[in-house]
Amino acid sequence: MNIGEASERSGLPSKTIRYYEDIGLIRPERGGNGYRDYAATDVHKLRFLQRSRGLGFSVEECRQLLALYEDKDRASADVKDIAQTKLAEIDRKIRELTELRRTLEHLVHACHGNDRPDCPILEELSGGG
Amino acid sequence: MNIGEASERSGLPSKTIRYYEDIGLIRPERGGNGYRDYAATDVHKLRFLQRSRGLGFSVEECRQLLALYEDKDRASADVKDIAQTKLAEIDRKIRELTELRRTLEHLVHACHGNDRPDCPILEELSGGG
DNA sequence: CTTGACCTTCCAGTCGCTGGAAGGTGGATA
DNA sequence: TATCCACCTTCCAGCGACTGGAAGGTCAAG
Repeated sequence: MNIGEASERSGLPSKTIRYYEDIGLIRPERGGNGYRDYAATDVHKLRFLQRSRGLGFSVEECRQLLALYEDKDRASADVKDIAQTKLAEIDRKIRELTELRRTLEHLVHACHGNDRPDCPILEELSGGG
Repeated sequence: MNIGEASERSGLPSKTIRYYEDIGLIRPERGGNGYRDYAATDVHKLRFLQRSRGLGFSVEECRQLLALYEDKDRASADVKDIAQTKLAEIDRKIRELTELRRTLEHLVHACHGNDRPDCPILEELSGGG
């Protein structure tokens, strides 16, 4: 399929898909007309990239995650190593986000939301507490 | 005080502080030698920026918050709006991360790196969820 | 008076896109 | 067959939010 359909199916803009090809993440076939020709597996990878990027993994990390199922010659131990490292990272991200959430929620609840100028959000942010 | 001390006290790198000046966030005095001269209130604002950036506010949002902070006449509902939008974003990220964690853990347990031509895990990673 | 830590500006590079120009291709329609 | 228009191609520039480094000015201490 052409890049437009791959874009629709993966949820990634065509621009981004071409960029991912530039940096060597996905290499689709080319038709006789020079158009990129995406297979179903390519779309799977694009969808995966879309999701993991949206979750804050860097492109380099996504490259590793992709390698989990792309590189079939890898030893089981290596695969598990990478995956488990990523798992630990995910756990850390969740912890940090949860803490951030708690702080922010506290601030939102403490803020009057009316016209009073002594907004606790600003006070907390400025370090005064 | 010089930029180095302002950096230490605010927790922001000097480079970042100069950048914030470039984009018009903080405008310190200048000494006769051309050095930036930060007052206590400047450091206060820098700390404010450091904390709100750390909480995930974009620089533009920080600019708004700073404006609200400087102009006490504005309604704190504006601040609450920004914070609540951010809160929803954080919630979404946490949900998606949790989901990815589950998926990846499944991959770790199921994948032994031997040969996975078109295994269902790939389907789940790219299409699932 | 030299050393070295600080400060200045400016220019380039990073990451991960995103927009736009300039031009080729493909299928439907007049 | 010509035209249209949406789609595709490449390339180049710019964004946000820094970060690094060069080239040079300033200042206190030895």
